Amino acid sequence: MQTMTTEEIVRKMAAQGLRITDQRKTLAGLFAESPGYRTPKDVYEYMGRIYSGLSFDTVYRNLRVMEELGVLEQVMFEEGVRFKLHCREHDHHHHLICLQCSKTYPIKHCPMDATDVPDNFQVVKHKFEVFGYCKDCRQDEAEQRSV
Amino acid sequence: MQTMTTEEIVRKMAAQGLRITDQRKTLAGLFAESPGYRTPKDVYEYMGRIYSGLSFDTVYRNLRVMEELGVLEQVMFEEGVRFKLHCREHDHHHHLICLQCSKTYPIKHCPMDATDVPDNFQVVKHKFEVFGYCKDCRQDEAEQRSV
DNA sequence: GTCCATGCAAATTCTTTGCAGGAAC
DNA sequence: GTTCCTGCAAAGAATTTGCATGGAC
Repeated sequence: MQTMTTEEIVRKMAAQGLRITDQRKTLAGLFAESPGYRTPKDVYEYMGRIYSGLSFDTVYRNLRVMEELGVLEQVMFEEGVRFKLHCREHDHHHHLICLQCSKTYPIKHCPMDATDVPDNFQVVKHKFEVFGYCKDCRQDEAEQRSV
Repeated sequence: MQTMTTEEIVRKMAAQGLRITDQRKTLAGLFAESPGYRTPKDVYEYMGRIYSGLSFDTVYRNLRVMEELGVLEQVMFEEGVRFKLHCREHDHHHHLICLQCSKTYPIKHCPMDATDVPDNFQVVKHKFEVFGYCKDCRQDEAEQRSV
């Protein structure tokens, strides 16, 4: 996989003039390890276990900063915003996303290759995501339900 | 195109036991005419021009009701939630969406056909959307910018 | 020592709910 | 007449901002 290491993330943040605090190091580590999308609340709870007296707005601010910096990417789900490590651009791909654990798996195929766009439409960007359950979260056919 | 008429929408709402108020008739008409996605605020402003003393929460409530009923569909954009007429299911397709006027154009091709999903991943749903500028909103190459 | 990051508090924005009067059926 | 719809107000939730202190450099 083409994920960044904690050190690479920290280095990238430092290169942009950000101060490397413990909290930011931990955040970098969290996302370097995270195989999927995380909600701000998720992240806050995780961080809260490590830092007592942590404030939500600081977590939020850091997520925003890391997003603006291009380290994280933000995606809107029905239930709200989520963050994950930004995939490298030179390797364009899409994702299978697990509805249970929100882990992601790359899809090499890009639908734009096979999409017939009328030439009077000027394409700017596209979004392709597949949702379901991964092998670990897979449910019995019987108890399976749509979301 | 396979959009519903105002009458069909009204009939569908009535069939579900909803009372047909002026406001709901207007809403039905608005979405029957709307070629694209609309924000709740959009809708509220439009309705507000017709009904003085209109309250935002009623608009919201009606959008929700119409969504639960299957008349509208809700989509999360980066900027927030939007609504549009629900496309008929028997004719599965995707959309080109104009970033300017938010008008939509159907894409027949469904990327799932060409996507190689590992068989230990249980697919539940997928999302494929293409954003850009339609022929009416198309911008000069010079002043064109990514969003 | 300087300037940024943090926590605290509060402001905004978005969305939802309770309630009483009025409208649809 | 009964039940649902509406507007008003207010509650919740999600997100953002101002400010003083402490920490990174």
